[in-house]
Amino acid sequence: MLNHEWAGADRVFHALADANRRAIIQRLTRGPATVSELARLLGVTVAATVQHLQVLQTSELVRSEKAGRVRTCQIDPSGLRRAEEWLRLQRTTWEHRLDRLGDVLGESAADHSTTTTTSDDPSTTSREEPRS
Amino acid sequence: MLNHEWAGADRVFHALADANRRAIIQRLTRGPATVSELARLLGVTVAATVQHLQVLQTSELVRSEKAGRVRTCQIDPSGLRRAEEWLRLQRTTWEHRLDRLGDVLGESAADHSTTTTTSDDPSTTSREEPRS
DNA sequence: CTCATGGTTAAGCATGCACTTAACCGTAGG
DNA sequence: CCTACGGTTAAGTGCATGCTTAACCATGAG
Repeated sequence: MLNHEWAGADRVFHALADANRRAIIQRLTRGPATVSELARLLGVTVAATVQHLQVLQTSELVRSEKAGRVRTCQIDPSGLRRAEEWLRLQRTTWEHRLDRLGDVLGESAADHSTTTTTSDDPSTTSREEPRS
Repeated sequence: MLNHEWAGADRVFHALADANRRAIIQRLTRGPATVSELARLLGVTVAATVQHLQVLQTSELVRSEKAGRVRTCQIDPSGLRRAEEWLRLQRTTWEHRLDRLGDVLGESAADHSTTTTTSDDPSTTSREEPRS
Protein backbone atom coordinates (compact mmCIF):
# COMPACT_ATOMS: atom_id res chain seq x y z
CA MET A 1 0.00 0.00 0.00
CA LEU A 2 0.92 3.62 -0.34
CA ASN A 3 3.45 3.09 -3.03
CA HIS A 4 3.26 6.87 -3.26
CA GLU A 5 5.11 8.69 -5.99
CA TRP A 6 8.74 7.65 -5.98
CA ALA A 7 9.18 9.55 -9.20
CA GLY A 8 11.25 12.28 -7.62
CA ALA A 9 13.46 9.81 -5.79
CA ASP A 10 15.88 9.78 -8.67
CA ARG A 11 16.39 13.51 -8.63
CA VAL A 12 16.75 13.65 -4.85
CA PHE A 13 19.26 10.83 -4.50
CA HIS A 14 21.23 12.10 -7.44
CA ALA A 15 21.41 15.49 -5.75
CA LEU A 16 22.51 13.92 -2.48
CA ALA A 17 25.25 11.93 -4.19
CA ASP A 18 27.62 14.88 -4.34
CA ALA A 19 29.67 15.76 -1.26
CA ASN A 20 29.58 19.49 -1.95
CA ARG A 21 25.81 19.47 -2.31
CA ARG A 22 25.48 17.60 0.97
CA ALA A 23 27.78 20.19 2.53
CA ILE A 24 25.43 22.92 1.31
CA ILE A 25 22.49 21.16 2.92
CA GLN A 26 24.44 20.59 6.10
CA ARG A 27 25.28 24.28 6.22
CA LEU A 28 21.74 25.42 5.53
CA THR A 29 20.31 23.41 8.40
CA ARG A 30 22.13 25.94 10.63
CA GLY A 31 20.38 28.83 8.92
CA PRO A 32 20.06 30.61 5.57
CA ALA A 33 23.07 31.67 3.52
CA THR A 34 23.85 33.59 0.35
CA VAL A 35 25.38 32.13 -2.79
CA SER A 36 28.81 33.61 -2.25
CA GLU A 37 28.89 32.46 1.36
CA LEU A 38 28.27 28.91 0.19
CA ALA A 39 30.87 29.29 -2.53
CA ARG A 40 33.44 30.39 0.05
CA LEU A 41 32.50 27.47 2.28
CA LEU A 42 32.97 24.93 -0.51
CA GLY A 43 36.12 26.53 -1.83
CA VAL A 44 34.82 26.63 -5.39
CA THR A 45 33.64 29.29 -7.80
CA VAL A 46 30.34 31.09 -7.43
CA ALA A 47 29.38 29.68 -10.82
CA ALA A 48 29.85 26.12 -9.64
CA THR A 49 27.83 26.88 -6.54
CA VAL A 50 24.96 28.21 -8.61
CA GLN A 51 24.94 24.99 -10.62
CA HIS A 52 24.78 22.94 -7.44
CA LEU A 53 21.94 25.11 -6.19
CA GLN A 54 20.00 24.49 -9.38
CA VAL A 55 20.24 20.75 -8.80
CA LEU A 56 19.28 21.13 -5.16
CA GLN A 57 16.28 23.26 -6.05
CA THR A 58 14.85 21.02 -8.75
CA SER A 59 15.06 18.16 -6.27
CA GLU A 60 13.27 20.24 -3.66
CA LEU A 61 16.08 20.11 -1.16
CA VAL A 62 16.71 23.85 -1.12
CA ARG A 63 14.60 26.93 -1.70
CA SER A 64 15.93 30.41 -2.43
CA GLU A 65 14.68 33.92 -2.89
CA LYS A 66 16.29 36.95 -4.38
CA ALA A 67 16.19 40.20 -2.42
CA GLY A 68 17.82 43.01 -4.31
CA ARG A 69 20.85 41.45 -5.91
CA VAL A 70 21.41 38.94 -3.11
CA ARG A 71 19.99 35.43 -3.29
CA THR A 72 19.30 33.83 0.06
CA CYS A 73 19.07 30.04 0.29
CA GLN A 74 17.43 27.86 2.89
CA ILE A 75 16.39 24.27 3.46
CA ASP A 76 13.32 22.88 1.76
CA PRO A 77 12.27 19.93 3.95
CA SER A 78 10.20 18.15 1.30
CA GLY A 79 13.21 16.72 -0.49
CA LEU A 80 14.77 15.44 2.71
CA ARG A 81 11.49 13.90 3.73
CA ARG A 82 11.10 12.12 0.42
CA ALA A 83 14.53 10.52 0.63
CA GLU A 84 14.01 9.63 4.27
CA GLU A 85 10.69 7.96 3.51
CA TRP A 86 12.04 5.93 0.63
CA LEU A 87 14.78 4.56 2.87
CA ARG A 88 12.38 3.90 5.70
CA LEU A 89 10.03 2.02 3.36
CA GLN A 90 12.84 -0.23 2.17
CA ARG A 91 14.04 -0.94 5.69
CA THR A 92 10.59 -1.64 7.10
CA THR A 93 9.68 -3.85 4.17
CA TRP A 94 12.82 -5.84 4.83
CA GLU A 95 12.10 -6.03 8.56
CA HIS A 96 8.52 -7.18 7.99
CA ARG A 97 9.76 -9.93 5.74
CA LEU A 98 12.10 -11.07 8.49
CA ASP A 99 9.16 -11.04 10.92
CA ARG A 100 7.04 -13.24 8.65
CA LEU A 101 10.00 -15.51 8.14
CA GLY A 102 10.43 -15.73 11.89
CA ASP A 103 6.75 -16.66 12.28
CA VAL A 104 7.06 -19.51 9.82
CA LEU A 105 10.19 -20.83 11.46
CA GLY A 106 8.47 -20.60 14.83
CA GLU A 107 5.22 -22.34 13.91
CA SER A 108 6.32 -25.24 11.74
CA ALA A 109 9.91 -25.51 12.89
CA ALA A 110 10.37 -28.82 11.08
CA ASP A 111 9.86 -27.90 7.43
CA HIS A 112 12.28 -25.41 5.95
CA SER A 113 12.39 -25.27 2.17
CA THR A 114 15.40 -23.08 2.91
CA THR A 115 16.62 -20.17 0.84
CA THR A 116 14.26 -21.01 -2.00
CA THR A 117 12.00 -18.24 -0.72
CA THR A 118 13.17 -16.43 -3.81
CA SER A 119 11.58 -15.87 -7.20
CA ASP A 120 8.11 -17.04 -6.22
CA ASP A 121 6.71 -13.54 -6.52
CA PRO A 122 7.09 -12.53 -10.15
CA SER A 123 6.40 -8.79 -10.24
CA THR A 124 4.74 -7.53 -7.10
CA THR A 125 7.11 -4.66 -6.63
CA SER A 126 6.73 -2.63 -9.83
CA ARG A 127 9.96 -0.78 -10.41
CA GLU A 128 9.95 2.96 -9.98
CA GLU A 129 11.67 3.80 -13.25
CA PRO A 130 12.90 0.97 -15.48
CA ARG A 131 15.57 3.46 -16.54
CA SER A 132 15.19 5.72 -19.56
CA MET B 1 27.04 16.42 19.34
CA LEU B 2 27.50 12.91 18.08
CA ASN B 3 28.81 13.95 14.76
CA HIS B 4 29.50 10.24 14.39
CA GLU B 5 31.40 9.04 11.38
CA TRP B 6 29.81 10.38 8.23
CA ALA B 7 32.77 9.07 6.31
CA GLY B 8 30.80 6.36 4.56
CA ALA B 9 28.02 8.74 3.65
CA ASP B 10 29.65 9.49 0.34
CA ARG B 11 29.80 5.85 -0.68
CA VAL B 12 26.23 5.16 0.42
CA PHE B 13 24.63 8.13 -1.28
CA HIS B 14 26.63 7.54 -4.41
CA ALA B 15 25.36 3.99 -4.45
CA LEU B 16 21.79 5.14 -3.94
CA ALA B 17 22.06 7.66 -6.75
CA ASP B 18 21.57 5.04 -9.46
CA ALA B 19 18.04 3.91 -10.30
CA ASN B 20 19.11 0.36 -11.10
CA ARG B 21 20.93 0.01 -7.82
CA ARG B 22 17.88 1.27 -5.96
CA ALA B 23 15.82 -1.26 -7.89
CA ILE B 24 18.14 -3.99 -6.66
CA ILE B 25 17.65 -2.86 -3.09
CA GLN B 26 13.91 -2.61 -3.57
CA ARG B 27 13.88 -6.16 -4.91
CA LEU B 28 16.03 -7.56 -2.13
CA THR B 29 13.75 -6.22 0.58
CA ARG B 30 11.29 -8.87 -0.65
CA GLY B 31 13.83 -11.62 -0.19
CA PRO B 32 17.22 -12.85 -1.46
CA ALA B 33 18.02 -13.20 -5.15
CA THR B 34 20.81 -14.47 -7.37
CA VAL B 35 22.91 -12.34 -9.69
CA SER B 36 21.24 -13.50 -12.88
CA GLU B 37 17.79 -12.95 -11.40
CA LEU B 38 18.70 -9.37 -10.68
CA ALA B 39 20.20 -8.99 -14.14
CA ARG B 40 16.95 -10.20 -15.69
CA LEU B 41 14.95 -7.83 -13.51
CA LEU B 42 17.04 -4.82 -14.56
CA GLY B 43 17.18 -5.82 -18.19
CA VAL B 44 20.96 -5.46 -18.36
CA THR B 45 23.94 -7.76 -18.66
CA VAL B 46 25.10 -9.97 -15.82
CA ALA B 47 28.42 -8.14 -15.96
CA ALA B 48 26.74 -4.79 -15.34
CA THR B 49 24.80 -6.30 -12.46
CA VAL B 50 27.98 -7.59 -10.84
CA GLN B 51 29.46 -4.10 -11.03
CA HIS B 52 26.39 -2.65 -9.35
CA LEU B 53 26.61 -5.29 -6.66
CA GLN B 54 30.22 -4.38 -5.97
CA VAL B 55 29.19 -0.79 -5.36
CA LEU B 56 26.30 -1.87 -3.18
CA GLN B 57 28.51 -4.14 -1.14
CA THR B 58 31.29 -1.65 -0.48
CA SER B 59 28.65 0.77 0.74
CA GLU B 60 27.19 -1.90 3.02
CA LEU B 61 23.78 -1.86 1.40
CA VAL B 62 23.89 -5.48 0.22
CA ARG B 63 25.59 -8.65 1.40
CA SER B 64 26.12 -11.79 -0.65
CA GLU B 65 27.43 -15.31 -0.29
CA LYS B 66 28.48 -17.84 -2.81
CA ALA B 67 27.10 -21.37 -2.57
CA GLY B 68 28.48 -23.64 -5.22
CA ARG B 69 28.53 -21.50 -8.35
CA VAL B 70 25.53 -19.42 -7.36
CA ARG B 71 25.86 -16.11 -5.53
CA THR B 72 22.90 -15.17 -3.37
CA CYS B 73 22.36 -11.53 -2.43
CA GLN B 74 20.40 -10.00 0.40
CA ILE B 75 19.90 -6.68 2.17
CA ASP B 76 22.50 -5.36 4.56
CA PRO B 77 20.61 -2.95 6.81
CA SER B 78 23.66 -0.99 8.01
CA GLY B 79 23.96 1.04 4.82
CA LEU B 80 20.29 1.94 4.79
CA ARG B 81 20.47 2.96 8.42
CA ARG B 82 23.47 5.17 7.82
CA ALA B 83 21.77 7.07 5.03
CA GLU B 84 18.57 7.32 7.02
CA GLU B 85 20.39 8.73 10.02
CA TRP B 86 22.26 11.32 8.02
CA LEU B 87 18.99 12.58 6.59
CA ARG B 88 17.29 12.54 9.96
CA LEU B 89 20.16 14.50 11.51
CA GLN B 90 19.86 17.21 8.86
CA ARG B 91 16.11 17.45 9.22
CA THR B 92 16.11 17.55 13.02
CA THR B 93 18.93 20.10 13.09
CA TRP B 94 16.84 22.28 10.81
CA GLU B 95 13.73 21.77 12.91
CA HIS B 96 15.54 22.61 16.14
CA ARG B 97 16.79 25.80 14.59
CA LEU B 98 13.24 26.71 13.69
CA ASP B 99 12.21 26.01 17.27
CA ARG B 100 14.87 28.29 18.72
CA LEU B 101 13.90 30.93 16.18
CA GLY B 102 10.31 30.58 17.29
CA ASP B 103 11.35 31.04 20.91
CA VAL B 104 13.19 34.25 20.14
CA LEU B 105 10.28 35.61 18.16
CA GLY B 106 7.96 34.69 20.99
CA GLU B 107 9.97 36.16 23.88
CA SER B 108 11.21 39.49 22.55
CA ALA B 109 8.66 40.06 19.86
CA ALA B 110 9.73 43.70 19.49
CA ASP B 111 13.35 43.40 18.39
CA HIS B 112 13.91 41.55 15.17
CA SER B 113 17.31 41.93 13.57
CA THR B 114 15.58 39.91 10.90
CA THR B 115 17.22 37.63 8.35
CA THR B 116 20.68 38.64 9.52
CA THR B 117 20.76 35.39 11.50
CA THR B 118 23.20 34.32 8.82
CA SER B 119 27.00 34.17 8.76
CA ASP B 120 27.49 34.74 12.48
CA ASP B 121 28.70 31.19 13.00
CA PRO B 122 31.84 30.82 10.93
CA SER B 123 32.74 27.15 11.05
CA THR B 124 30.80 25.26 13.67
CA THR B 125 29.77 22.47 11.37
CA SER B 126 33.06 20.96 10.21
CA ARG B 127 32.52 19.55 6.76
CA GLU B 128 32.52 15.79 6.34
CA GLU B 129 34.91 15.67 3.42
CA PRO B 130 36.22 18.93 1.94
CA ARG B 131 36.37 17.01 -1.34
CA SER B 132 39.51 15.30 -2.59
C1' DC C 1 26.85 58.47 -14.54
C1' DT C 2 30.53 55.23 -12.80
C1' DC C 3 32.25 51.73 -10.43
C1' DA C 4 31.98 47.65 -7.55
C1' DT C 5 29.48 43.83 -5.93
C1' DG C 6 26.54 39.63 -6.26
C1' DG C 7 24.81 36.65 -9.41
C1' DT C 8 23.75 34.34 -13.95
C1' DT C 9 24.91 32.10 -18.26
C1' DA C 10 27.66 29.88 -21.79
C1' DA C 11 31.39 27.24 -23.49
C1' DG C 12 35.02 24.12 -22.80
C1' DC C 13 37.42 20.46 -20.51
C1' DA C 14 38.73 16.44 -17.86
C1' DT C 15 37.12 12.93 -15.23
C1' DG C 16 33.77 9.46 -13.83
C1' DC C 17 30.27 6.32 -14.67
C1' DA C 18 27.07 2.78 -16.59
C1' DC C 19 26.98 -0.17 -20.00
C1' DT C 20 28.61 -3.43 -23.53
C1' DT C 21 31.40 -7.25 -25.55
C1' DA C 22 34.54 -10.86 -25.04
C1' DA C 23 37.62 -13.85 -22.81
C1' DC C 24 37.78 -16.57 -18.87
C1' DC C 25 37.06 -19.49 -14.38
C1' DG C 26 34.62 -22.89 -11.54
C1' DT C 27 30.98 -25.97 -10.64
C1' DA C 28 27.40 -29.18 -11.97
C1' DG C 29 25.44 -32.93 -15.03
C1' DG C 30 25.60 -35.88 -19.07
C1' DC D 1 36.15 -36.02 -20.20
C1' DC D 2 32.94 -32.55 -22.19
C1' DT D 3 29.47 -29.31 -22.33
C1' DA D 4 26.50 -25.96 -20.10
C1' DC D 5 25.61 -22.71 -16.81
C1' DG D 6 26.50 -18.97 -13.33
C1' DG D 7 29.61 -15.70 -12.45
C1' DT D 8 33.96 -12.81 -12.76
C1' DT D 9 37.18 -9.73 -15.04
C1' DA D 10 39.14 -6.62 -18.50
C1' DA D 11 38.89 -3.33 -22.11
C1' DG D 12 36.51 -0.06 -24.55
C1' DT D 13 32.78 3.40 -25.55
C1' DG D 14 29.61 7.14 -25.11
C1' DC D 15 27.35 10.16 -22.14
C1' DA D 16 26.88 12.73 -17.77
C1' DT D 17 29.01 15.58 -14.35
C1' DG D 18 31.71 19.01 -11.82
C1' DC D 19 34.65 22.45 -12.43
C1' DT D 20 36.78 26.48 -14.61
C1' DT D 21 37.09 30.85 -17.24
C1' DA D 22 34.95 34.65 -19.30
C1' DA D 23 31.35 37.50 -20.81
C1' DC D 24 27.37 39.49 -19.09
C1' DC D 25 23.27 41.47 -16.27
C1' DA D 26 21.43 43.98 -12.29
C1' DT D 27 21.58 46.49 -8.12
C1' DG D 28 23.53 49.56 -4.73
C1' DA D 29 27.02 53.31 -3.39
C1' DG D 30 29.91 57.29 -4.50
